[in-house]
Amino acid sequence: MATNTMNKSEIKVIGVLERVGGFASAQELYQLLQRGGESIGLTTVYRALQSLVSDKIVDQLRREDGEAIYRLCGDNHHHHLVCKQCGSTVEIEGSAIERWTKSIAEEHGFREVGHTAEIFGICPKC
Amino acid sequence: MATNTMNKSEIKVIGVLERVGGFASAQELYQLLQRGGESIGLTTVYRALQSLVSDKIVDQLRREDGEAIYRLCGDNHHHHLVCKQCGSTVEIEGSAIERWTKSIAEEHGFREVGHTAEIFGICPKC
DNA sequence: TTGAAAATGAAAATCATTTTCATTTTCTGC
DNA sequence: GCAGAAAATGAAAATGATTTTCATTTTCAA
Repeated sequence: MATNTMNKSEIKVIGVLERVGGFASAQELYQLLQRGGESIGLTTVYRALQSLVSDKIVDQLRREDGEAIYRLCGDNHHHHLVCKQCGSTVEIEGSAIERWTKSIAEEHGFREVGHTAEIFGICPKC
Repeated sequence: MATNTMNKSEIKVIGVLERVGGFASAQELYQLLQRGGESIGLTTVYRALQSLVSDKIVDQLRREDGEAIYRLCGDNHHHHLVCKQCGSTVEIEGSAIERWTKSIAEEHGFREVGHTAEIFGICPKC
């Protein structure tokens, strides 16, 4: 196996995804790379992401507005409780959801399963 | 309640969604309406869909390529198990999530709580 | 009937993403 | 090293869904 050579751009993109530690869009990753002083073009970011996705190193899904977001596969992620009013967020543990996801997916024969979940409401201060 | 007046365009869009009986994109719905001899503009189709979505009469989600797809809502709040490859979706029951959401929110003193959750993976066929 | 508000849709604008294409970098065999 | 092929790069143009603009038409209540 290991047919895949990893080029410089792909390594840069993986690096920034590690720093982010969760989902980010191509545009966001591009900006972060720029700010970090990396010399890399937007086109190349897109190409690196495509290639990483098809090598199953990166997970791709869609935000509600249709923008694609990416994260390293196998990142164990957390969830957020977000205030609709002031935007403050609380990180929450999600093992319950984790189990729920797994059992539902199994039940329907799905593989390579991931999920998104977010709770929103109005926080005590607001 | 029932603040919502339904205008002609929205009725046309609901009509075509009924005929389709599943998911369709705005562009597809527009084409179907045209072919059905309806006089309606693309802009108006988009506007009608927006309004139906925010009235919770229509469900909106995203195809793998980011295009928005719509269908008439079932009346019960559900979640989706979506295939990353072919886009096929399974409606799933979410009472477990419902309870999880409620308890987390309570724990942190949040009010007016809602949530989003979606499971994605690769379906048995793909 | 009339004037205000809502609805309409063609055309322009937006914005993420992809494609094109000319240039630069990397790799391979000599 | 060295030439030449192959891969990578990125700026600019193209694409395509969706939204906005804005002038016109329709609806509706007084």
